[in-house]
Amino acid sequence: MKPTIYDVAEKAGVSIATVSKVINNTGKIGAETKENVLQVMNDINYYPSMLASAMMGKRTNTIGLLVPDIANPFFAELARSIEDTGQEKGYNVVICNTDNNPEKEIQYLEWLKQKSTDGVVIATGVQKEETFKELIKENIPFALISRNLSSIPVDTVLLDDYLGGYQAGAHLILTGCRNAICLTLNVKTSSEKERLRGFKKALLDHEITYNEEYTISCDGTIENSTNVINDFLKVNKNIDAIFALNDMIAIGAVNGARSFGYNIPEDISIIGFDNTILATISHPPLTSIAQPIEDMGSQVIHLLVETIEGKKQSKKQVILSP
Amino acid sequence: MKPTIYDVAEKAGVSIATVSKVINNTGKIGAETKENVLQVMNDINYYPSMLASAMMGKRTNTIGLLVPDIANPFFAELARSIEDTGQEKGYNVVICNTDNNPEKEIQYLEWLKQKSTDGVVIATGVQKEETFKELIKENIPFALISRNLSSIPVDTVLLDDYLGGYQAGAHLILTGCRNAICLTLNVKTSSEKERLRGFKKALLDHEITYNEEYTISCDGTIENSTNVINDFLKVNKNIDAIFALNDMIAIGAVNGARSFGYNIPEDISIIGFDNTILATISHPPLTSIAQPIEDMGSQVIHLLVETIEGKKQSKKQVILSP
DNA sequence: GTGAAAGCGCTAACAA
DNA sequence: TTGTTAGCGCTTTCAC
Repeated sequence: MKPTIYDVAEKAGVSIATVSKVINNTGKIGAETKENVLQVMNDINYYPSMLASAMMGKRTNTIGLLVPDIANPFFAELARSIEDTGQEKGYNVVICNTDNNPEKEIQYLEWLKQKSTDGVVIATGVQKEETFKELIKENIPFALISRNLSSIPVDTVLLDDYLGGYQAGAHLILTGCRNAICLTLNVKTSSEKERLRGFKKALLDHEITYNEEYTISCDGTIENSTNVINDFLKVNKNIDAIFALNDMIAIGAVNGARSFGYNIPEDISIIGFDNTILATISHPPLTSIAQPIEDMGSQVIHLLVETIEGKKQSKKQVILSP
Repeated sequence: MKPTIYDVAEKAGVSIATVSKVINNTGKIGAETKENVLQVMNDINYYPSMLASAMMGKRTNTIGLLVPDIANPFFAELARSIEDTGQEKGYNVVICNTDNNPEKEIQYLEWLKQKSTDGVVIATGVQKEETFKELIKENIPFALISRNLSSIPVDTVLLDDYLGGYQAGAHLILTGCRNAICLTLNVKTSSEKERLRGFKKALLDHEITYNEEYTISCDGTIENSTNVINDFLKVNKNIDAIFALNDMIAIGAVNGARSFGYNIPEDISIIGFDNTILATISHPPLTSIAQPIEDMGSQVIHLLVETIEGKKQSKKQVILSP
């Protein structure tokens, strides 16, 4: 049987209140008593139950992380940074793969609530505003990363997606491309829309007209994006560039273009977004708009933990540059 | 204030015992009463506190996952599978990045214990046998994945690493290589040793002698493995193959060989291990010994959950083929 | 079928 | 400085 605070108290010949005080370093306790209690705790291999202390209103020191898919390197790298910063600050993180499925999101959120998770980081795509309202109503701290919610003030860490999109467009033009297409996801978050908007603006600024039909979408997997691009190239002959809205589908675009017979970058230029490990290992290296993933992860945790620990009331929005 | 079971009881005009029974579907309750209670729970937006029920001896439905680094695609893909299976069975998973650092492992294990985590999956490398003994002593269910512990019977899901190593060796020989080197990690787990053993056996079976000095190690990062390979090739001229013990360092080996001026696979063959997303996107595609990652993840959870839920006493060892 | 009451392990007044 | 005690929200006998 796992020892309890009573066991410690008994063996140390003190009351449980005293033990509690030495555990939490609160109140006043004599150096000797403290020493003794610590000794006993160590002797009988005691560790406090977080469940019990959480029941008394203390934190669970756990935060939830909602991502579409942890196997996607962008989110894996983000999760790493979030977990690192969390651990520094004493929090554990629970991963929740939502596949951008609203039902799974709701389910996870429900679980996290039941477990009295202290807060949640949301990096997931689709989501009804309803869900956020509810979190706010229930007073559950949460922070968004990589997605925007303009209607309600919430803690947010964002990339300047518009600028990123613009950079992608400008880069492609610089390399001489005139007939670019965009490969996006079926489900578009605010981030994707912004990237697209920036991209179009870049073309516009260089007096290149963008054909709206050149915005094609895929489900986000490498296979699907490969096929989509391959199919598209079959019917549209003079494409000379692809702007893929993330690295995963950029790799798909590379595959698709290659299987179509194009050489990269001779026949067609491809630019990705995120600059994950995928971009760095691809050969030739994939040009990709870099997101400061590590920084983003650590910033959300800082924001979130501050509100969890009540050190700040107002909501902040942090915007980082690509 | 978050509603409690008392609020439900009061509004429904019943006792908390009755409410508890409808929540848990235990005991006997009249259809009408049940209906009514359910209605009230819904009305006031009640959800039970897992903390409180866990305190009464119920499970927390949380399991910990110890990995060296979730940003490494192999572990990310594994985590995805583990989380998926966990969620199917009603468990949340807490990620713990240990960096193979024994101190961090201990720390995480301590946290998980304090939080009454139901069990833990260990995919981390270095670890003292001590740690396992303690888990067993404290009666905490745990399962190992991708690493072996021969001295104590524990639930384990393993790849047949020896066979994988053998296959790698055989493949390299088949493609005509005669001077292969092995790129391993500084910290060697049982898996790595087995892979190496299998590899050497393959060479032996083909009457090729393996030079022990051709086993070089790196810290596991792409950068480091790139450098290590580059440096090694500078002084050892006639190497025609590299067996990298995982995909991460295989990519590094590819980079290193390329930066040295070698063409792949013309000048040198490189074979990896794991067959993660890295291998599939590398160009030309990296040959890699495939681990059935998804299957492995789901199997550990099955093993672990069975012991958590007391459905099995004996420890099982599942060995999958590469 | 339903309810009263005794805890689970801990924290935090309040007393002593 | 230390101890007594009343909960936190829930489950679970055991009566009714």
